Amino acid sequence: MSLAEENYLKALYHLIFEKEGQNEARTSELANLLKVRPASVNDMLKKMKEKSLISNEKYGKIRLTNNGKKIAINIIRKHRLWETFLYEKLDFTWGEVHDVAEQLEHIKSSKLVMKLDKFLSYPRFDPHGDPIPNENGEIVKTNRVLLSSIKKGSFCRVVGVKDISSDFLTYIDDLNIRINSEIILEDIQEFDSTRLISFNDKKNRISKEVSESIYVIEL
Amino acid sequence: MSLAEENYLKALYHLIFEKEGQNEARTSELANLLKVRPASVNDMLKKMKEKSLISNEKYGKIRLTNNGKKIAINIIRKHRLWETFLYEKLDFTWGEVHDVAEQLEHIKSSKLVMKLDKFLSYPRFDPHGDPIPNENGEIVKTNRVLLSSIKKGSFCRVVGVKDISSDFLTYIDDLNIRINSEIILEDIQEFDSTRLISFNDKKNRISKEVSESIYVIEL
DNA sequence: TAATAAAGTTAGGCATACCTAACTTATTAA
DNA sequence: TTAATAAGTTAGGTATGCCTAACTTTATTA
Repeated sequence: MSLAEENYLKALYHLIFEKEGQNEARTSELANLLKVRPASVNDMLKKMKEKSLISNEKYGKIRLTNNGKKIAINIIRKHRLWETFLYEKLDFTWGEVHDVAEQLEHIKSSKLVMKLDKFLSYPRFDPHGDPIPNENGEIVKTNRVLLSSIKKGSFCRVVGVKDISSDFLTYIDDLNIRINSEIILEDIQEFDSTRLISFNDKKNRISKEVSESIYVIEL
Repeated sequence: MSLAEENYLKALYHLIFEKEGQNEARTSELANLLKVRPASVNDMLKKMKEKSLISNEKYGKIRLTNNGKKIAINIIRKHRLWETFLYEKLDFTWGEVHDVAEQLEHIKSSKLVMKLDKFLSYPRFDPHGDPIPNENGEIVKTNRVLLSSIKKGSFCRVVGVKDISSDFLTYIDDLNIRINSEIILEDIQEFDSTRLISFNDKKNRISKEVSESIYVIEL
């Protein structure tokens, strides 16, 4: 399995299984996500189809086979374990872990994954609150929702973020919003959907966009 | 810097600076070490020369430039830090660490190297007793010698191994020989140079070959 | 429904890093 | 000192994974 193929599998997994209202992917979406041209995607899809990693028909939508899905989940498992390692053990910030984990996820050694998992005490979520698949590829389902969907007056706990870009994470870090922050949604502005939130006895105003990138569970 | 180039640089460093009685490398040696054909080595050397990583003349010997050497040492630093991590933190055996470190050494993140070094408390030797270059590429010089060069009756401490193959390491592991084992060289057989050694009140016989793969310092 | 726009495909090319086969230079041995 | 062997080089080829440009199919909308 080449590095490129692994990246295609991972991208396909994200598009197919982690985007609501969608359970297949398209050539152009993949091209976008992987920052390559649609023609390149086509080349690769042909190879992956021959290896039975995906299924698709000409001009049609792309699906992962069971085998392709299994491999994708394993890469995501490695990615999230490494992120946890970088964050928990090496004191990386949550904005820094992703790019390095993008490299580390491709290291081939099942013993390494096993040992790393143990070393980290079998973590179930990565630093962004995303679930870490277990050895069998099983992923815990959470009832997390976006902060933007929460009603005025609700009390909730931050359990993850949707946007893992360094920019976004630094921004909400500055607002002191972390995993496990407990927030009261005080008010929602009528005209621009700005949220007034309070936690630790401090009040803050966050935009609609920010509230759409933070996962919470209601308490 | 591509993965292949990094491997060439590392191989060149080992040939040029870690083989006694030699301070340059040859095409065929490189081909041997990297398990590729001499023609392939030639292709790559051409590219590396253009990048001023090496210097060589047609049909001549190969040297590393200062820049090439610096990069090679950095890769070796990463390799040995990762080996130490795998051994100390993840409970890999010393025979298992090398192959995984061969992959990990190519991860590109200076912050990662820095943090890893700190996490491991700035180790100076890897699990095989090889020195870990510091951030500036400086390598501690030790006065270690091969066990085969030690005189009968001497008392010495194992500080490293020359052969890091899993086979060899498993073999001497079974003999309970470890880094820091303290050994008395009781006797050397005349006709086959077999060594009779004792440590922890146990006596063992080891071949000339084994004694040529173990580094010690005399006490 | 026909025209236009968007999405997807194909053909042909490029760089990397390998290869084999043929050839050249250097080394060794007769 | 020449002949044989070993080492190194060159030319031409391959697979991977990208690319552009031209073309085809599908989707949109006038």
